Parts: sequence; structure tokens; C-alpha cells
Amino acid sequence: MVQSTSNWSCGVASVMDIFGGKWKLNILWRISQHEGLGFNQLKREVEGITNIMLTRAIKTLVAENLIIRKELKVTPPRTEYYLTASAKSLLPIMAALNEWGKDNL
Amino acid sequence: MVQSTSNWSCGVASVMDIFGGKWKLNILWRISQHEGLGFNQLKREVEGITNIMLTRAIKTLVAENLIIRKELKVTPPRTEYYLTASAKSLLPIMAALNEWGKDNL
DNA sequence: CTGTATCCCCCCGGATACTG
DNA sequence: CAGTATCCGGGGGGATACAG
Repeated sequence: MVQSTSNWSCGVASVMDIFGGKWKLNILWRISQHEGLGFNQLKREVEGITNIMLTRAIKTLVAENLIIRKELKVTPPRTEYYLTASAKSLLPIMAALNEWGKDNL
Repeated sequence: MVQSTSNWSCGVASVMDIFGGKWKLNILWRISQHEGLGFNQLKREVEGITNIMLTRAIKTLVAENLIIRKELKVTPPRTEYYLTASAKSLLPIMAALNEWGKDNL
């Protein structure tokens, strides 16, 4: 339990690389609140985001194994987004961060 | 304890605004490991950082009430840096983030 | 030792228009 | 509905030189 690692910041730095962007964290949060959201639903939830930014964020989140993209073969086309287990395990930590932010900012 | 807030991400977004930069988190960590570091000591600890980037990061961290800058009136001049209580309360969360990063990236 | 002053580049974030 | 293509501006990040 003693944090012996001298390079403590490396893991956090990786996390920051992933969530340093403007939208990805918010997107994860929205999906966690309502799994199976579609593209435009997600766009409405994440206020202010544009098509291109949402597309980019989704792509990287999928590549990082944080969300799952499920394409339904229907007309009109529909795609649903879900969190991976990795992303879900991150949520409690984010809740803690949220508390800290509210108390200290 | 139930996370009732619908705008959960707002607090986290503020945190990310603060730590989205490349250096600030690493600087906090170094100071936490060795309170009272001087400018050049800190520069050596935070590998790769330049004078100007360190200066900028320190300024914003002070402004955000995350570190304390203590200027000693001696020759040659010396300045020491310490964490505020706010910053210290953040460390356990960062440790959790670190664990997550190592397990999931 | 502890910083500041310039100058510069790259890339994130975005507006707009278009496509299957 | 679910994206892609193109173009662009601003700012974060940095190299270098200078200062108290």
C-alpha cells in the first residue's frame, strides 16, 4: 500500500494524456448515465460539441478501449455507444475528483 | 453519497482545466515528495522542463492556491515551494488515478 | 540562484459544407 | 441518422538569450 514507485506521475501522466482533451471525459460521463446512446443523442447531451469533435473523440475513445461502438444494421442507421469495463472502473475515481473540484475550486 | 448531481462532469472539467497542462501535475508530485524544493532543484526533478515552463507552471499553481511560494531573503536568493492543504488532499485521488492508469493503459 | 523577455511552431479545437 | 472533408485561427509548449 505504500506508494513506493518513484515515478508515480507516469501513470497519471498517461491518464492526463487521455483526458486532457476538452470533450472525452464529458462523453464518458454521459454514456455512463445512459448506456446505448446514439450519435445525435450524445451530441445533444454533450452541450456545445460539434459533429467533427464528437467523431474524433469517439474514435480515440474506441481506440483506447474506453467505449464500445455498436453499429446496428437498420434503416435509418443507428449506432450505440457503451462503456468498457476499463471506463467503468474509472468512474469512482472521477467522482472523487469531482468532489475535490467542488471543494477546492 | 449517492451521486445525485446531474452535472457531475463540471467539477471534473475544472480539475482537468487545471491539470490538463503538461507539467503542473508532475510538479505537484515532486513537491509532495520533497517539500521545500528550490527552483533549480525542482527543475532537475521535473525532467525535461525549461525555465520558462517551470516559471509559468509555478505562477498558475500559486494563483490556484495549490502551492506556496516562500521567498527567503538571502544571498544568493532562494525560494522554496510547498503544497497547500488543497493540493495535499488531492494526492490520494491522484494515487488512485495512477493505479488505474497502470492497470488500464 | 531565480527567474523574465522574445520569438516561433505545431496541433487542438472548431466552423462550414458535404456524403452514405 | 451518422458521420466525413476541408480549411483555419489561437494558444499551449518550447528554444534561446537576458536580468536581478
